[in-house]
Amino acid sequence: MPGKKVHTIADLVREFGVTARTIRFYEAEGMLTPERQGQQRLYHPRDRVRLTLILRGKRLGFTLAEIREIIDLYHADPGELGQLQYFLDKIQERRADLEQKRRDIELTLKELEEVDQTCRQRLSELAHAGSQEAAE
Amino acid sequence: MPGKKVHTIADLVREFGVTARTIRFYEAEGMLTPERQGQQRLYHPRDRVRLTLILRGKRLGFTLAEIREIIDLYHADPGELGQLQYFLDKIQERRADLEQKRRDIELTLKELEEVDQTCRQRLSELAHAGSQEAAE
DNA sequence: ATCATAGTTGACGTTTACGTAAACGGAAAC
DNA sequence: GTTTCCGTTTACGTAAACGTCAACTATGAT
Repeated sequence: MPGKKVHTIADLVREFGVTARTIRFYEAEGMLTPERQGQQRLYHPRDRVRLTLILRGKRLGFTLAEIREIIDLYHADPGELGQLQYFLDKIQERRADLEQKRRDIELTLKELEEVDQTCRQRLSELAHAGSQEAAE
Repeated sequence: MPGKKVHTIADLVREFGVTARTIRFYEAEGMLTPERQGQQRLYHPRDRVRLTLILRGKRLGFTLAEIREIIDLYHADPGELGQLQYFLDKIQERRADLEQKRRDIELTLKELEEVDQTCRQRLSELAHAGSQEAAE
């Protein structure tokens, strides 16, 4: 299906697991720009890419405003030199943010792993105690 | 300062860069449990740890409800066997979630790195063109 | 005694990101 | 031809996570 040229809103609903309301909301926010055929919307690959980026950003806890900024970075017209430096700064901000998130994730994963170990150990202890009891 | 035994709310405001309103809100949500000395709140190391976890969770885009769940996993009483299996499942959920976030981060970082490269190249081109112009 | 400083307690306001319901349009199925 | 299905528009509703007063209280400094 993703190979198809254009998609209806229901296609996107199925593919991305979001509601039509959400998709239209993103359009109202200027983050999607489907073609119009009469009254209906037709979504092109470009829109699917953008929706992918939006949802990825959401999973990372970015606000729509931040996601918009990030997407804008992708399609930024090089423009003039001052703009370029501005973009590079923005990119650095985002990268720093993402690297912080990465550190947070590593920490949390490490801690959860410890808890997991403790649980499993306790579990095997209980199992052992259970078989002991059964043997008595 | 973090070595001190107890802290006032203003201490936490300074240390964590959040407002007192926020700290009290987290307490109202049952995520902090400061001691009371008369009317004032006194925050113990335990509260600082929890606040750290809360803010880390926020950076990762977890809701307070999710953060509460995660923190609960840390302090989960082993309890009985059924509970243990439940905890292990919960832990797996969280880990899967975090690993998804990690993949999202890697992707975004990679893409931003490309944009960064493109920008820097364009920048050097412009600089070169500029010196060319100056030479003409 | 009073003034400034720090903290507290409601209570209502605000933003973000949608949910939900009503009312309508077009086309396709029966 | 009229249900049925899919989509649209408009508009009000809502939950989460605080912000922002306003009106105290306690405490230490002057």
